[in-house]
Amino acid sequence: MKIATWNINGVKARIDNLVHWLNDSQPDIACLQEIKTVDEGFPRAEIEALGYHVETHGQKGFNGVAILSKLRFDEVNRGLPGDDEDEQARFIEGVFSTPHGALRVVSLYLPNGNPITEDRKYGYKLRWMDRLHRWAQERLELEEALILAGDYNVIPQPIDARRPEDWVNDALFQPETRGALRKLEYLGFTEAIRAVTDAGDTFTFWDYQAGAWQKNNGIRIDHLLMSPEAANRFEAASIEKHVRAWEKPSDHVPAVAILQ
DNA sequence: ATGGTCGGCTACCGA
Repeated sequence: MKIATWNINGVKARIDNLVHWLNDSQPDIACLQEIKTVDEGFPRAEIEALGYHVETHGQKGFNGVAILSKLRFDEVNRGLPGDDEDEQARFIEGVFSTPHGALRVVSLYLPNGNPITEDRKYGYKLRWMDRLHRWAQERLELEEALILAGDYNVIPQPIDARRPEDWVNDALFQPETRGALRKLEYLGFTEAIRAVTDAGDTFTFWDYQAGAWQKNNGIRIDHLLMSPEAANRFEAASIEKHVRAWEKPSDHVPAVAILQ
């Protein structure tokens, strides 16, 4: 069972890349972020033609998440609970039946949070992380295989940046931000990429600007958090870095976990 | 070196 997460930075601009990648990589479940379209604008037919079920939680112009799955959805939930005023489309959950039992998968797009001086940005990010913590605590009580996959907009440690000194004033690398991710993980999650290497140079994002890709000036901000029951089924993880070198790439690349 | 590049959408915002 191959589960991938990929911030595609606009599904309409990335449809050729997305189709190519699905054919090439053959994920069973793909979590997408920043689809940047309303649900009606998602190129559903092209994806369904490849044998995927499609569930989206879209928004006009920015944000928006989706789950593509070769397995039928038993259940779908849209939006992170905990704030009825929050209109931003950043969270979708799908539940699947597998030979090894239920599998619950979330595609999340955690707020960027910059600049850190603005409460509507950085405060929103920290409050969103607190809501995610509360939601995850509740879900873990089910004792199911659960994967929280997505663009967390969090650099967990200095080795997760080529140039950590560039990020000291950035919302992605604040002590409070990193502490909130650590607190979430300490509920009992195992991050798939970190589980296979702690050697660094496992970046998932390279900025379009200033030749970041050419200089390998990247960061690791796309993560797959596995519940104990999912971690028990964990076999392998990888980053599909070659996708960043394609024509008209997203600034993120897919990160993948293989479960039994 | 205080720049630079994208996507979505039409005057800028978000990243």
